[in-house]
Amino acid sequence: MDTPTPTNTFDKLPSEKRQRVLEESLQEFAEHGYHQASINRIVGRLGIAKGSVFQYFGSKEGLFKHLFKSALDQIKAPLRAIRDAEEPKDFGARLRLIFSTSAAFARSHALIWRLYRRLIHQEDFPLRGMLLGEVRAEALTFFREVVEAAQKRGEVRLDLDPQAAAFVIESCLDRALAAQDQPLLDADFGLSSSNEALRQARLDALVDILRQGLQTAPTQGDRPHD
Amino acid sequence: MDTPTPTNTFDKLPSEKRQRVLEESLQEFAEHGYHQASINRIVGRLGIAKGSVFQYFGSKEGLFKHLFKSALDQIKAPLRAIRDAEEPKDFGARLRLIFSTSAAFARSHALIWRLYRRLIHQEDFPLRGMLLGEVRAEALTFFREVVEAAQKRGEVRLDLDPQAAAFVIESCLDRALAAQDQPLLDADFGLSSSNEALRQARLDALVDILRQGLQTAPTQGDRPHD
Amino acid sequence: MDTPTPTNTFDKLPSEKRQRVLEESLQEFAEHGYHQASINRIVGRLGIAKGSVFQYFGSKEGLFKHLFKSALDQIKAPLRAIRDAEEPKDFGARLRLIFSTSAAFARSHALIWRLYRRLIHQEDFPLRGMLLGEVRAEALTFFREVVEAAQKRGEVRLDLDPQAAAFVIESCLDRALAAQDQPLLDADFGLSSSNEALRQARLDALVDILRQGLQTAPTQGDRPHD
Amino acid sequence: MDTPTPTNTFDKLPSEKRQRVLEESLQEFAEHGYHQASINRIVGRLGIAKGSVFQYFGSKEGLFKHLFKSALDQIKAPLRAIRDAEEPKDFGARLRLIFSTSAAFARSHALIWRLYRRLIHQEDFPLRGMLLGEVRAEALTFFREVVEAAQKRGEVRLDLDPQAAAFVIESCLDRALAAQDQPLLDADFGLSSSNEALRQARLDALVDILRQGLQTAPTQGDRPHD
DNA sequence: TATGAATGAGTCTTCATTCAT
DNA sequence: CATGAATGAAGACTCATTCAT
Repeated sequence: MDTPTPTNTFDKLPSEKRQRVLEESLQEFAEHGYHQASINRIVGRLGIAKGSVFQYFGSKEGLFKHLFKSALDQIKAPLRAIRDAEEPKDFGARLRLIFSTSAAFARSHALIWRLYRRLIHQEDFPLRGMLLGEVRAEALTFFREVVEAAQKRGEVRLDLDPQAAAFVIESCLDRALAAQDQPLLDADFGLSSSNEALRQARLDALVDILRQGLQTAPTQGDRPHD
Repeated sequence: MDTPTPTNTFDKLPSEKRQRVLEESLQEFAEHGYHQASINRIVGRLGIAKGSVFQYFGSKEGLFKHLFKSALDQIKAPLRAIRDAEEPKDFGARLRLIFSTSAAFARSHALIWRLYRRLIHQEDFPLRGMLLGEVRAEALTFFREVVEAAQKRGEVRLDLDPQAAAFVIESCLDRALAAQDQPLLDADFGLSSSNEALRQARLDALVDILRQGLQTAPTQGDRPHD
Repeated sequence: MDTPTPTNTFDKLPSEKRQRVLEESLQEFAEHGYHQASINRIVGRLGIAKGSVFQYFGSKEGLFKHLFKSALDQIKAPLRAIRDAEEPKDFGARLRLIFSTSAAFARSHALIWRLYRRLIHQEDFPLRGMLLGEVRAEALTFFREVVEAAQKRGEVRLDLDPQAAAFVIESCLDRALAAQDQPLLDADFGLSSSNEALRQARLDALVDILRQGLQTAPTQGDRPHD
Repeated sequence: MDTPTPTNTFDKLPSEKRQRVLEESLQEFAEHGYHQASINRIVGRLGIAKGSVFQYFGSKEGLFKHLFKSALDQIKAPLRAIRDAEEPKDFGARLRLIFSTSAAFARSHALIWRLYRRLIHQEDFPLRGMLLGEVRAEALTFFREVVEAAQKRGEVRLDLDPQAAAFVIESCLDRALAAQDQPLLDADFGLSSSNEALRQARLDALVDILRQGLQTAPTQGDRPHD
């Protein structure tokens, strides 16, 4: 019931079939969420026997777990590439790059992102703690490190709590990615527009606010008047 | 299909019972989402017959709709009170007040907030468009107005797009409220701590970032060229 | 459970209300048949309390029984009028008159006729035996008498079994009335047409066949060659 | 919605089981009509799980459709045999043969016939239009052709509308078959008697009337004037 | 007497899971 | 190892009937 079997049947499948199984499952889980996803529909689209899914993964939960981990694997490399990319000179440019690259990536992997958002915001996924724990720790750590690095270079205020900064950045990015996938959340802001230039401008506007803040001048005298 | 009767059955119930029904339903929908919510469980907890729910609301969807609208009604008054409150002198104080009041309110109405978050982030709620449309328009308008007012008073940069500002503020607040309800999302930041002072400090840190931004000094000539 | 009560509540109602109750019930039973008829819908349309129906009639079955008997009462007078009408000189004219009058009557009382057809052809009506027994006996007797009278006058073959004749006449009339109410049964014959002259012509064609038969000449020599 | 699979589950069952399923279902639908038929009862009698029926047919409607079509298939061959049989010399003999063969057939397939009558006379069957359309068109065409053939041979009056003739013949046959299955409709005429000779005599009496008509001699100048 | 809230058995339907082939 | 038929618990929903008010 836990691990499908020592000798994992699924892994021995021709990789083409393996891929199709995961793709259709991703489609189903992303579209319907965990409980509402139907193995009937998945095997229907795949044209394979229902029993096979259980042979491969033991249970619906097993399928989901495998699927999610495999999706993470697909994502990790590109995301790490973003992280480890040649750092642009300044923090602002870096942030802009992160936002636009993430947005492009989320567009090209819409289903994975949708599934990820479901996992974040829906409490009744199995293994949610385990799966989410890993991912979020990594994401928040990443943003924190970006901020800390910028602090070391003197580009970001030293009195800033890097954790708080990471929290704000991630909130904003996450919502932006959601909005670009869901017009209802976009609410005419423009992130779900099909006009790429407009989307880019909106992302820049968000980054700009994160960088410069909302206020004209600090209230407490902790930044010099110019 | 068969409207229960012109004069709604549920409205005529003793208010004590009415309240219990709504409470248990809210509990169920907040905990499980729409599809996974079980009317069997609801009536089980209530100790009433399953048929009654259908006499009251006609369908699961009817129950959900009624429930959500009634939740909105409960929320609206306090939120409007926040909005229309004696405005603090400056924008920063106002933002801090909004965050802390919202957080307090979301704590005392955790289930409503949980349900609202599901509605926002889960795509398969019935009536989602309708319900969400109403609410989000109001929320975003509110934040935009707050920003615009501050711009008029010269407290917020005039070159700022109020819509973008509202987007950032709402993303951040929404995620903060989620985090305080769900340790997994908090990831040790402190918003889900039971220590009220700590929570307040964290909220202030977020607001501070929104106000002042991340960077030490605005760099002005760094817009991307490619 | 059997008889609603000695002092029948329903009979004491203002006749206007009584009528409405029966009309709406007729509508419902005619449209949906016995089991599929819904007391919910009936009281919904009537705007009265569901309990009232049970106070008046004790049960769904009681309502149906009362309804059907009352429908019969409404029908009987006009049908008897047809029966006892000034007899036209010859049998053919009489038959034509019966067909056309019945058709006109069935058109103006479509619901009753529909209900009657359901009772005839559907086996799962309560009290079917009792209700149907009465009616059909009367109808067949009527046709038999018409035939016998014509035989006495020498207009109809004496070697004819009046019962068989009545059977044929009734089959044909019944189907014609059904066809005029249901295009699917009419199958382009013309009885469900909105053109009255056409309908009349079709009825006449049927009567003509009943009178004269299908064959050009008797095969067995039992009718004179002319 | 989810077609059980391209290759229909039910068709692959051992034919013995397939047969039992169809028999019990036919029994249920014939006895109770579509809406009142209970899948619970069917599976109860079959001793199989409720889910199986839905695996086989997808829905109650699917079961009914399959059942009806399979019943038609059973019927068609023998009925076509009747139609295409070596034609007896004269029209009267042919009609008698059709009536007696149909009656025999309806006796040995009482349930199918009962179901067919329900479909004809009950308006709330799913797919009624489709199913009925097919069957009735064929039946009426058949009778019309029989009449027309007889007209060509000079055995039937040429002034006769073949459609009207087909209508009368079918009305009469349909009612006769109903009567032999339901004593209530027979009303002591004898078609439901267990005495085969009597039944045959009654059928012959009906055919005789169709052939020769009711009247002693055709009256030719009595068309209605008003 | 009229009301209509409460009931609960019954409806069709879905689905993850098992297991003999 | 793949298959897909069988399962049965659970789902939403309907409805005639009862009974306290």
